[in-house]
Amino acid sequence: MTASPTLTRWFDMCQHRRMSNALSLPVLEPDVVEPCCPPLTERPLTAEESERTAVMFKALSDPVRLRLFSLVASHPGGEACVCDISDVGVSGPTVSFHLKKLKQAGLLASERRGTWVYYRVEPSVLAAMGALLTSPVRA
Amino acid sequence: MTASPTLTRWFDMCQHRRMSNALSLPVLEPDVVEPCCPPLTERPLTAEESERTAVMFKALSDPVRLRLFSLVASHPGGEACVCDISDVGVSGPTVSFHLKKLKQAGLLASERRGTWVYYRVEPSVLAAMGALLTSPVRA
DNA sequence: CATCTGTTTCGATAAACGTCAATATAGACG
DNA sequence: CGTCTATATTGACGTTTATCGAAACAGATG
Repeated sequence: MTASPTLTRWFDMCQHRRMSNALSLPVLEPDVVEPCCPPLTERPLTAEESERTAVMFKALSDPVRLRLFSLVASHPGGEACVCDISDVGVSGPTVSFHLKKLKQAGLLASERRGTWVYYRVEPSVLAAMGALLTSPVRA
Repeated sequence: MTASPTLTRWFDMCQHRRMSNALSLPVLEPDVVEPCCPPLTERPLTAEESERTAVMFKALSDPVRLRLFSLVASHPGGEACVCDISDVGVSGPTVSFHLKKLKQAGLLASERRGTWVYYRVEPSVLAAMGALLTSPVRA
């Protein structure tokens, strides 16, 4: 499978670089990425924004995926091979299925090195989600 | 079902609330989820933690719910009546269904005042979710 | 009381989801 | 080459979800 249409559109809208001038830029700025949407408390999301944002939250809406994600995110070196994290109580194919979902949502990236496949967190997307949930000063 | 000892400890560590005014409420809001948990990048979530956390993310994993939530969260005064936010492209019953889900996840609270029902954001839960997504290892 | 308006619940349905067993692919190693 | 190991895909199956129309409920007002 190639990159999902959803993912591609997300990057188009959220990070205007890449498509236009990614050819010459090696994408080195990880965390100054502009979040795709303002905090949820700032203004109502448009229908389109909510569609896009829901994909990211949905990726973390499953217990197994949440565990896999935290296993990768907290792994020394910032990445983990599938063999390191596949002991979460479901079958191998199911682990693969969930990792694929996380990848399609843009939360993880994968790379094969020899026998093993390594997954690592896409830091900018995580930061963008965190920014969505920043709370106002009241409380 | 009552809170397990583990749950109670989490509850204590993460935020002290709800103990004082819980007695007047019967079991009307039983499935309120205690928000909690360390950043996803800090250490792997346990099975139990991931089950609990997934409920919160699942609440925001639907476009309509995300929109409803941002409509409430960004509404002047910090609350909105259903009539103010029900123009999101789905039927009335569906709006009610989604608001109920958000309430069950602990993200919204509701109160009837006369003819209208008002929903407001549960700020501590929002902050807890934001804390979960703090950026991965800044080295 | 009767009625109107706003909101929720109920019943049904189609779509999406999570899971596994079986199968396929990719690379390592003889 | 053949085989072994590590991941991924496929197909099937049961469960959950989002949605609506109809009906019920709650409160205001006549």
